[in-house]
Amino acid sequence: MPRDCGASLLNNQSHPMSGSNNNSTQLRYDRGRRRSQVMAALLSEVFAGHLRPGQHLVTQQLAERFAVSHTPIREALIALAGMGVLDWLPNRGAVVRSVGRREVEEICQVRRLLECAATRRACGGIGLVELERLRQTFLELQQVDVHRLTPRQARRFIDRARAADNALHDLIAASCGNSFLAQELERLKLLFRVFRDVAWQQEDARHDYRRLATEAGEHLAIVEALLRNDPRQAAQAMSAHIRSGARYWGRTLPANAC
Amino acid sequence: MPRDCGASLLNNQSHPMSGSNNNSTQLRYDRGRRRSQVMAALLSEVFAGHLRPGQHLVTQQLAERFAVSHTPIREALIALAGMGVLDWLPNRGAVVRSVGRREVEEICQVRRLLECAATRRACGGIGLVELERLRQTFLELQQVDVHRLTPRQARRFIDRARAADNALHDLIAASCGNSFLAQELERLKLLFRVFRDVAWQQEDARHDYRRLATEAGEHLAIVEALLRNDPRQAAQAMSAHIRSGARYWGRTLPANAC
DNA sequence: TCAACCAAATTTCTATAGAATTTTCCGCTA
DNA sequence: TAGCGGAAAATTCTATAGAAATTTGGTTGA
Repeated sequence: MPRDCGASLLNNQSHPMSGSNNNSTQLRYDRGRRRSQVMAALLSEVFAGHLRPGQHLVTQQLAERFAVSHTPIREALIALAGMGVLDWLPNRGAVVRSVGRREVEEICQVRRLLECAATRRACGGIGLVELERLRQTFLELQQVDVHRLTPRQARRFIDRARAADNALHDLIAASCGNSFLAQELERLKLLFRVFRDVAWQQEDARHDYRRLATEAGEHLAIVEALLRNDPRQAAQAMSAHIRSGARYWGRTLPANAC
Repeated sequence: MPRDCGASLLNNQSHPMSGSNNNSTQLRYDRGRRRSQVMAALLSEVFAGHLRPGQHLVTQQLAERFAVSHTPIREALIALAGMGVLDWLPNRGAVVRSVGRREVEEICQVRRLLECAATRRACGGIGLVELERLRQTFLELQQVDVHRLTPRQARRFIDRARAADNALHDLIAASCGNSFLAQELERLKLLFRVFRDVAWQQEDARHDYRRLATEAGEHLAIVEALLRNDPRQAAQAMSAHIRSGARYWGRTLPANAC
């Protein structure tokens, strides 16, 4: 049984994230969803820089840290390797790949290709009611005065922005008429949501919410082009949005790790 | 021990591929590479239509068929789900997704986007010596009289065509200056190689090698545009090549399964 | 007849042990 | 000192058992 809470403290010294609280209480793993929970946890650690590029991930150590057996850990590593976050070497385990400015730039280029194509194809095929509702939301978000926010308001602001961001990109993916493309975008989006959440967490720590307002404006431009049924402009706006995100994330990440 | 050769015969009735020969002799799984071998085998069965869309894959049955434990089978299924070939339902296992004309068309659209971008970026960055060598190869392949081939010559023809195809696409991916894009292409290529190998196997059975010659011509156009340092033409030729492949594979596959 | 429900069978999921492989480290030799 | 085995340690990989979840099939009651 790896659930020995006493010994796990000993291991915490090599784990920069978890402070004094015990892992097994911190995360409650549902049976059948351990893999994806471990994946999400590892993913954000990689992007937050707590797991360094080139670092060798040992299943037994991770198993103790997460208080599960090494079987679901292994499965999570395999899935992450499939997503390109890790390299997998047969008989030699998983190695963290570099995620610095260069990598963000590269991922954004690919995402821009796919997301612009999806936007172009989705144009005209999305319900006007939903688009109008999103337009209202982005208008409101854009007009929030980010310099006068109580912590409670800031929290709510971040949550609404995150939800609206997800909704728009999901809507486009679902309406692009190509389910394989939608699925590829879904995978990339998982990467980007981790980027975004790590970045916004930092913003929240610095009480700097300008990026959120900027993003609302960019989203608004996309929605309005979609409402005008203008594929060219919509794709253009999406392209600008992703470029903007690339620049921003490029700044928040370490210059070039490894 | 699932290696009971006697009982596995009983199970063969539900396995359309393996004839009278025993699985455990048919495939020798290297330790540490069982997962990828099982993946490749399952992948080609899906594309060949032996595993039907919607079909529920039971790990224990596959374990017996492949004469390995269910652990690497499970890992293979997880990896295939990550590639989008299967759906994975927590606590409920893997379900084969539909791979009919529609899906091939969709995958080809995505591949065309990525591969054309890679071609444009790779243009000018590939060694002229290697390109010239490939040009020679494709010229020779194009000029083969596909109607007068002994079985031995046909086998060699297919092998050379496959090698040259791999070489060109790998070269472009490696030279596009975006390692994430290269990695995405690598993943798609795994899908396409299975398409291709399944299709060529059928061609081989029908002694019809026209597609191979056509493809050599398409590849030649790409290489020549790359040699002329003409990104626009190169991407155009790549686009035509993938469209052509899409049409061809669309014909060889069942109309729309499921 | 049909829905609800329970028990049995099936299947997934996880932990664990041990085999195979890789890595590390130490003594030895040139 | 540098290079070369070779044993020991660490790690991955696979098989297997049993727990948890789902599916199935039949039975009861309205």
